[in-house]
Amino acid sequence: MRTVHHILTDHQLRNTSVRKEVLQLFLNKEIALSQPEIEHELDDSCDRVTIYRTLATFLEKGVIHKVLDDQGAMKYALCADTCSAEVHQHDHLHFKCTHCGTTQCIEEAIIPPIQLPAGFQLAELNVLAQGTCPDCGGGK
Amino acid sequence: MRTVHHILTDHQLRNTSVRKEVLQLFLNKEIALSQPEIEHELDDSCDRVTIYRTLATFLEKGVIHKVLDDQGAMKYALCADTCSAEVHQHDHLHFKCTHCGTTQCIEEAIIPPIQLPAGFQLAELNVLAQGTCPDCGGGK
DNA sequence: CTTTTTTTGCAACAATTTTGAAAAAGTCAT
DNA sequence: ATGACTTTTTCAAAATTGTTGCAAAAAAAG
Repeated sequence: MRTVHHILTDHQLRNTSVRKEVLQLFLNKEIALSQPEIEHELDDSCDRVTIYRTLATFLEKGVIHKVLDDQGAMKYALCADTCSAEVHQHDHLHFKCTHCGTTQCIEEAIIPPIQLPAGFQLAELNVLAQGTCPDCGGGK
Repeated sequence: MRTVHHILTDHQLRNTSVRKEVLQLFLNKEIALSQPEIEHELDDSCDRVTIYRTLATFLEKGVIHKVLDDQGAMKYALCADTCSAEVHQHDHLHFKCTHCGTTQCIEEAIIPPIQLPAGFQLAELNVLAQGTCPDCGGGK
């Protein structure tokens, strides 16, 4: 099982209270979060600047990855266990529900290889799918 | 041929100097631009606020579309001739070169249909491919 | 050329993100 | 555990980014 402590030490990060809180939030929520959302969830218990720097550190060390958003607000989500500062494996897509606004990683959806014109070297692919999620679409 | 004047009147927009300048920029550059980039390119000849409003108007009328970026700064690119305020056709992908930083629309690349888990209703799909473009990758 | 409507620019504001430096907390070797 | 050392957090301040209201300017229509 992936404990907060475990993940931090695995990525050569100190076990500080803020990092543990932020990381636990990602583990609990299982959705992509933006800085303002994290700040709100943590009940303003720590400084805004600290969250910015924590996210930057997590990004750098491969604990989280960026999730695109159509509103400009950058979001972040937990990486798989296999990710590190050097290696990233992110071929899954992100689904944003236009109704409830949450974004989640969909590992199940396979993204077929895309053929690019000659000369383009593909390094990373980000897919943002938008529509209604099961929670919001089922009731209608 | 698509002239600036033409495009504006086609979308029921007045032919003002700022709109013509901004639109001309998109036609010349053929890459996705952000508000700060536009402001800089226009040599601060017009107000920041005007650019924001111009982009908002263009978006609304279907002249340009949003292009996702991994840096949080929203970018915009010209729509196809067929787009209008009502109808949008955007199944192409965007390629951002990690070397030169430019983002361009790749109309040629076909995005295969993606199978989502049950319950997810897909409405829109945004694909951001990153890597090196022909201009930057060829020399290495 | 005059009237009407829309757009632009300015000023002020609000929100978001970044930077520098001192205080606080974590780590490690005694 | 204690102290020395390193990293992280916090606070204050600034730089960026995006919004709003209103008067002046510009475009379209007659």
